[in-house]
Amino acid sequence: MSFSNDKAIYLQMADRIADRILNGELLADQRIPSVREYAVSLGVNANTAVKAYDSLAQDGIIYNRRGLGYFVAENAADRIRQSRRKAFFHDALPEVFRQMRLLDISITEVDKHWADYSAATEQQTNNDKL
Amino acid sequence: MSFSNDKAIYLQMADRIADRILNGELLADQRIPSVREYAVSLGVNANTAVKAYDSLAQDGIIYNRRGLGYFVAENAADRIRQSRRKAFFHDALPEVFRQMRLLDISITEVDKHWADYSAATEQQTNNDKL
Amino acid sequence: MSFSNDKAIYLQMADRIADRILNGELLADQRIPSVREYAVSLGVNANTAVKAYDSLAQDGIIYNRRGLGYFVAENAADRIRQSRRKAFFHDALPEVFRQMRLLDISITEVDKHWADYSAATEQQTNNDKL
Amino acid sequence: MSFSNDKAIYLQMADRIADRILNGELLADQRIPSVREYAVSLGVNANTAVKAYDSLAQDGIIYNRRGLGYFVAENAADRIRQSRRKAFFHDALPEVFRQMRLLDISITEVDKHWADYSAATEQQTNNDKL
DNA sequence: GTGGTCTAGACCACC
DNA sequence: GTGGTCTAGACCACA
Repeated sequence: MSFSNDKAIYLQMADRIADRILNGELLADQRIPSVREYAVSLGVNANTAVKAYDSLAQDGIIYNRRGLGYFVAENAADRIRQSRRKAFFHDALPEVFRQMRLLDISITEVDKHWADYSAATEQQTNNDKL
Repeated sequence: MSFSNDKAIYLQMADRIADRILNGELLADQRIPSVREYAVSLGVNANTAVKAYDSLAQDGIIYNRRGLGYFVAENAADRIRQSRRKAFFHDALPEVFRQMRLLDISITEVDKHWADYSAATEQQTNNDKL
Repeated sequence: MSFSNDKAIYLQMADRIADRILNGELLADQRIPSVREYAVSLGVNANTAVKAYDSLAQDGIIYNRRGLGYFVAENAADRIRQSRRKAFFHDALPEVFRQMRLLDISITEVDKHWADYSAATEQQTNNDKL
Repeated sequence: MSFSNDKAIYLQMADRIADRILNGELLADQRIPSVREYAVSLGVNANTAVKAYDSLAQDGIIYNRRGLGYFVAENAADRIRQSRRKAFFHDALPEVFRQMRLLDISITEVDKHWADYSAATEQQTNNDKL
């Protein structure tokens, strides 16, 4: 699991944390890995991990307890969900629709891909459970 | 018509040219604005326009005729469509689906937004015709 | 027969004239095509053809008789041969040798290609005679 | 070590890097000088060095690690060798042969020059070792 | 420290 | 007129 080139690494790191909060892997008031741990686990400079946690803290998604580390905020999942939904419907979807127009891609084609995706992830989820 | 902050200006300029090729405004072997024209028309430094055309030329979307200017390549529209479709189905759509999963957004909700978007742009197109 | 992009068109035009002098197609004191003829025959701006003839005249390879056109100079072939040989042994060959070193290409391999080339052009020459 | 006039400086800079990769001075995943270092070491503006690295990156010969600098790509040497060999046998050699024909230069004469060149560079290599 | 972008202005060869 | 290159200097985000 590596990083994309077209987005700041620290933002990608923050996104991954947020993802894990969203899908329930990390619960409210649960401690998340220390800056150092997280940095080495991803082969990244410590300053970069600091910046990632900083940005999450700034958004009220995690909070710091001095000497103990960072913890998931009470309403973290809700905050993330809210801001992501806004980004999704405000930015991502309109751009996707614009491309569909330009590229002559029908909504039914997208629906079909969604079905495929759903089936695949469903499968994946089941495998994970075993 | 100005520029977004989260992408290099020269890339946005290139994208606009590509968009105009895709939707048929610019046809194969048609001359596109000179570097300087395009630069001043967008209130940008000439070097920035140079970089935009450079990137398009590198992708085989436009070509240069010495002393005459840049022209749309024969298969430009196809090239663009192909690379964009790949990006769409390979990158954009999977990410959209991933967000839908994380955010509990159903495909029917997306379909509805598409209907709204279609109606709106339909309207727009009709207005343009008047 | 079109033009390469990495050399000025007028120089390529001049080279073609020189080639035809070298291989005996154009003889001393023979008239060469008018600037206009040459320009339209190659689909090129007249000024460009003017520049090509200018550069040849500057090198003493052709001369102008007012109202009559351009003619091949007396010692044109010799001049061309001399300057080309210098360029060949001074510039082209050393660079070729340098690339051979870097690319691990042996002289015997080049010899083989020469044999192929000779056979092919021999054939070509015979066909031309028929 | 300065620059030739008949080729863009940034391309000559790129060529030098490529040469050093070809002859093994720069190995895969090795860091190359920073843009600014390379620029000042050659007495050139930083933007020119940027352009040189840009062109190498576009060809997949070097890659960027954010904040760290440029590194030699895994298969860089092969890529360079392949594209140069193609240029050599496709473009350079045929042109050399054409000139040999026009100028009545025999292959044995070229072979002799190669022997001289080989002896000279051999000598050079030995000197370098001392 | 790294590269990336952008501006302003200049000079050039070419068509 | 066209694009191509180069310089000088600036600001920025990123690691």
